[in-house]
Parts: sequence; C-alpha cells; structure tokens
Amino acid sequence: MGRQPCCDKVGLKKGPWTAEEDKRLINFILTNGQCCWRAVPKLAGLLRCGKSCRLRWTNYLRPDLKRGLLSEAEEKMVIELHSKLGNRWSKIASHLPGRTDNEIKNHWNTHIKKKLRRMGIDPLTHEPLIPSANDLLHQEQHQVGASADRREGNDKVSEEQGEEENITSAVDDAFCTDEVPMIQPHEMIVPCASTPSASFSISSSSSSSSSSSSSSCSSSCSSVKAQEIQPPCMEWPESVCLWGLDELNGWDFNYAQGDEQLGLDLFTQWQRTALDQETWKFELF
DNA sequence: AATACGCACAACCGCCGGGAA
DNA sequence: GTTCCCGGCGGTTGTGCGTAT
Repeated sequence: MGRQPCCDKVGLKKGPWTAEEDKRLINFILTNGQCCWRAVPKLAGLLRCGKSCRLRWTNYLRPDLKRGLLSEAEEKMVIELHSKLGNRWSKIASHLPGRTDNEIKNHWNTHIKKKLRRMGIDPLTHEPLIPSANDLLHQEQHQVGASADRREGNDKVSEEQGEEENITSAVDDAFCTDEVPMIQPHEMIVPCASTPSASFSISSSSSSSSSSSSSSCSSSCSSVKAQEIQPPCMEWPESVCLWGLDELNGWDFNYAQGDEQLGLDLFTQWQRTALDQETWKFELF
C-alpha cells in the first residue's frame, strides 16, 4: 500500500504566496501556535497543503529569520560546516540562527560553489581541484584508443570528465591566483558567535532602537511600534534586515480595519511567540 | 524599446525516519 | 511487529528580476 499524499492536491493553490495568504497564516499561527500542519490550511482558510504552509512559515515568515545575503563570516562558517557535514543543510542551518536550510542551500549552490571553484577547491570534497587541464587532456587521448564496445560507458565517463574539464579549464581561463588567494576550509577562521553585545530587534520606527549595525529594518516596518528584543549571544557582524517582507508593510496588523490595538497586540504576541519557540537554538553555540 | 539570457531565490516534490495506534 | 501519519530533509524546478544585446 503506497503512502497517501500529504494532502488532497485537487483545488489547492500552488506557486508564490500572496500577502493575503501570508497574513492569514501568520494570523493563524499567532492565534493557535504551531500545531498540526495538516490542519493549518483548513483552519486558516488557505487553499494550500500543510506542507506548503509549514515551508512558508519556516523559510520565510518566521519572525526570527534573518534576511539578506550571508555575511562573510556566515559564509566561512557554512563552508567549514559543509566540509564536516556535507549536504546536511538543516544541520548546517542549525548552527546559524536566523538562517534556514533552504537559504543556505541556495546560497551554497549559487554563490559558494562557484567561489570555491574559482579558488581551485572542489566544493564537494573541499580538496584542491587536482586534475589540471593537461592531465584531463592526456586522459581523454588515452580513452580515444579504447575499444568500441565500451563506448557507451565511456561516453558517460567522458561526459563527466568533460564537465570537470570545463570546470577546470574555466578555472584556468578565469582564475588568477593574484585575484583570489588559495585557502583551505580548515584555514578559514570561524569567528566566535557569542558576542553578547549584539542585539536583535523586530524593528520599529524609532531610529535609535536598533543601532545602525544590527537588524534595523529598513523602511518596511515603519508602521509598527515594536519593542526591541535582545536574545542572548547572537553576533551578526553586518547589518541585517530582519524583515524583508515589504509586503507586510501595508498590513500594519490592522485586523478588521481600524482595530489597531488588536493588530499591535497580535504583533507583540507574535514576537513573544517567536521568542518562545524552539527555533532559538542558541544552546548550540 | 524590445527581447533574450542568466542569476538568485522561493517553492515544490519525493523520500525518509520517528512516533503513535 | 506492522501500518499509518506527520514533520523534516535534500534535490530540483519555477518564477521574477536585472542585465546584456
């Protein structure tokens, strides 16, 4: 007996979430907390499957998320952790509070992989890319003489090698040692993440609430008066926009139009909820 | 100005493991 | 021990946006 799908997909919406859907989901979780995800869409009035709701929440709506590019320190940490853990993104993410596995995975695939290759490091093994273009050329020439009955297999091999060669030659073409120093993952310095001075805030319009360096939330949260929250031991060396949710800007959490107090209450509650959640994994540090 | 292309990121898919019945 | 459900994970795809032509 095959496993049943997580939900009846008929009539369910897919694709990007709208501000209205986000609003509904947040509102529901504020009110009810994170419970059975399967029931969430129904109860929240969403035409989404529970899984989709969970992903949307964990990857995007969770208030403790950091937005924006990974800092250099975070990047180094990811590389270091990846060298030890491999593609176990959730494990890696657990060492970087405010970052999701999805975010790290994306960043790895789009930025770090290329960066490492440019540096002459194999992103899979974290070893130097050993075979030079010449080596691969010789190897290929050697293979030309191979018997035809192995052709199919060889095709695959040379395809792979070709890919590798492309990478290597690309490195040869583009890589300049003057430009990027060779560095091994173990040589990278991973900063201590326990500076107590760091602050975390779910922004406010008061300019002084969060010092210029930390988590000031651009213009997007200006309508919400929120208290500053300072969880322990977080160091984020670069300014971080906690809320990249520009769409939320228009909400003002004014539920039922005009009930500003309710909106504020909910927002405050949301902040508390967020801080109470187990997602804070500071103990890992 | 219009179109093509590439990149970055959000979202989906399918599988797996843990736990409850 | 078996079955089923749920949440989590990692890989892949889709979408939107910026840039180049």
